[in-house]
Amino acid sequence: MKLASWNINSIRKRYPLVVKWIEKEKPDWLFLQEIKCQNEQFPKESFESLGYHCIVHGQKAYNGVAILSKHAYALNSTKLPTLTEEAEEARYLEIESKNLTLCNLYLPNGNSGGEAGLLKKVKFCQALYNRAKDLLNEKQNCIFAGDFNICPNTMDYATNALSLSDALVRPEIRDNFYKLLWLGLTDALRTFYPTQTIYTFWDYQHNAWARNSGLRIDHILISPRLAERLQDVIVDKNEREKNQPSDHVPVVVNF
DNA sequence: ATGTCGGGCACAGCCCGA
Repeated sequence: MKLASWNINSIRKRYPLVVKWIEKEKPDWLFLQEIKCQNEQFPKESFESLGYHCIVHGQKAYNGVAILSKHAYALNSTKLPTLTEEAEEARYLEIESKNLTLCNLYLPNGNSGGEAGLLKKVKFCQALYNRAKDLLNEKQNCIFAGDFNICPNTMDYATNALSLSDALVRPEIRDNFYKLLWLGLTDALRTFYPTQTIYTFWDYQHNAWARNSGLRIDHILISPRLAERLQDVIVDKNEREKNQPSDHVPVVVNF
């Protein structure tokens, strides 16, 4: 099985790149974040003609998540069960497919809106923790993947790419990532590359790609029995070289 | 180095968010 996650920064702008990527990689599931459109604006036909179901949770202008699935599925939820506030922001999508619970997420960045903006991120993290805890207690095979907007470790961001007060690296934000690991989830990429410098995002500004001034903020966390069956994890940096690319690249897991 | 993008609004550049 192959599952991938990609913050696409507008699906309307980027769907030709996604179609090409799918034709090459043929994932069983592709999680998309920042589709930046309403459900009816999502280019479903492009993917349905390749044999994929499109499960879309969008909104106008910002955020928005979708899952492309090669397999039959059941929709579980378009929001985290314990997240009451911010339910109007399209940042979460959960399905069942092939006896897996697949959770696609796009965390708030946390750098805009002052204290309230940071609190929104913390609340999302807490609701994510609650959901992971429930699924793991049920012994359910599950995958939490998406744009976490968290650099877990110092090795996960380039020198000077972020200030120490940035919401992507603040200790109280990072803690939330570790809490998910302590629950029993595995950071798939780090099982194969424990100390390597690997980024999934390079800002459009300041020549970040050319200088390799990147961040690792897109993650795939998997439950224990799936971790035993991991085959490899790939970050497809080639996509950042394309014309008019997203600022994120796909992260791919095989198991 | 606010020197990049994408979308909204509304039809030209600003504004917001990342």
